[in-house]
Amino acid sequence: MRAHQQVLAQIEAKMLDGTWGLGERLPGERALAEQMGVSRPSVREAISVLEALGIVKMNVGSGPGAGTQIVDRPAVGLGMAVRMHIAAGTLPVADVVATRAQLESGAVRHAAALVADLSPAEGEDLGAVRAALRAMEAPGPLAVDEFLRLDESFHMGIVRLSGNQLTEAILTGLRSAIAMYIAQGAAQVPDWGETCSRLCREHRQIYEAVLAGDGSAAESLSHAHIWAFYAEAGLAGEREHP
Amino acid sequence: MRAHQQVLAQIEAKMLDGTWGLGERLPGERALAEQMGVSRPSVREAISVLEALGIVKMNVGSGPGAGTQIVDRPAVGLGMAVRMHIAAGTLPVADVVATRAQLESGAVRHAAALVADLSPAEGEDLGAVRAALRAMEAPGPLAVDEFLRLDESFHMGIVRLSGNQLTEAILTGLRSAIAMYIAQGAAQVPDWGETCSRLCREHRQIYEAVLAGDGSAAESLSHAHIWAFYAEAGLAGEREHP
DNA sequence: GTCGCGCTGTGGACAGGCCACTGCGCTAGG
DNA sequence: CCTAGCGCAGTGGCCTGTCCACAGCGCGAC
Repeated sequence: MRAHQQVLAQIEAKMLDGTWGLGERLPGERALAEQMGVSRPSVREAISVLEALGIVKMNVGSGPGAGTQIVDRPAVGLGMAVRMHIAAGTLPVADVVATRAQLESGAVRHAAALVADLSPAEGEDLGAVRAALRAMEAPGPLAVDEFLRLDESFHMGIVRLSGNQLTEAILTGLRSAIAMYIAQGAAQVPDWGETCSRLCREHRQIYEAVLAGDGSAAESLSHAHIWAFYAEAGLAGEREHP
Repeated sequence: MRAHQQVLAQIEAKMLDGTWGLGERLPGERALAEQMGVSRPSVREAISVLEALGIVKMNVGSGPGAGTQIVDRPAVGLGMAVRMHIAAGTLPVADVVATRAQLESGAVRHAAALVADLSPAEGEDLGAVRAALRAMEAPGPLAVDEFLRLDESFHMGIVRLSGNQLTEAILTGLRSAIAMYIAQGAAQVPDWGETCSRLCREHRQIYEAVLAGDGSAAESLSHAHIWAFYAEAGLAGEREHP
């Protein structure tokens, strides 16, 4: 096995057995290299991989917060991987769209089922959803990029309510991976003002369904909402469309 | 921006604009370093990240097949990311289970909708599914690891029929990430022989539903099948369970 | 008591070298 | 003329050594 892969395997093992936990600092690169019997560049390769995957964060300097810390940004790695594969040309954007629709509509259904008893943290998520919804419903037309920002708050807020961290991370990653395509697609919609207000109405309906605990309504509304937008933005494949 | 991230960005750009496509070879590390104005270790950091993400494959030697080639193994990166986050302790296995169930049941529904007209390549996938099914139904008890191997062929074969490469990659990645937990869970099932034959019957039902083009039946059967197994193996969270 | 400077530990990066591996082409032998 | 063997060149794999930028902390001067 190659040197940096050995380092990766050892770091994984140390995380698995609890030696290094979330938020803690890894030993310095020099120390790590000596411990694992490899050179510093090899350690750096391994840590670069971990950083790209969203496992660690590297900071220069000294004192608390410096060095390499174990963080938790699962969406970083997933988003990066998806974006790169789109760039490589083998992953159609339409597939990303279909996967998002499937995953998110399920998360919305689940969120509706859980909305009856929320923890305080989840209450905050719900508040963020409501805030995004109100900001979108404010009178006057919204710029595309402003709308997309609020749209993300709304959608991801509901997903967060479902409590599935992996689904949340994947959806965040997918969204970031195709953010460019979404922005392009939204920019070429014939009548943005009309589309925007329709999307807002649909958001309201989804929100109400979730709040009412009506999972299957929330699911189908969400499904239709996502597909309709992508179809209008020219990002949905023909074959995938249900 | 850091040196190796610049390299990543430039490589992504070159893939996006079609300069470097799938299957092609990147310039050598030394040449790449000179082109991009960075040192070779920085180039190696970037390429290591790409390799971990399943974008490229590095090979030593000379001639065709040597050097760094752009490949397409999306599942590699996704699986690695998920496995690492589980190791870091912030991603519950139950979340992986729930995400798998949601994604796969949707894929199965979609596969059923498409089964009427298959391309030759998809016909092969269907053949693989059938072969796995028959092997599982062979008389005599199957060892756990042998069953799991066939189980993977069966499930992933159907997913492949749905034609969504991202869903396929994510599911492959998830499966590899929790393979260890699945094996442990299966090993502690009270009566493996009984469980095994039940799983086989469920497989047969799913297969028949897909072949009949009955998407919603296939979906719900698949959903129940996945959850039942994980519950039995002690991997399903309480809260997620529908 | 407070301000400022330097020390120390951290990652960031580079240069240069050496090794292992692999395929191709040349050359010597049949 | 054909073939088997060897050497060469190009590739990644890895290491050593070095220097730089950055940030906090503590010591010392004021």
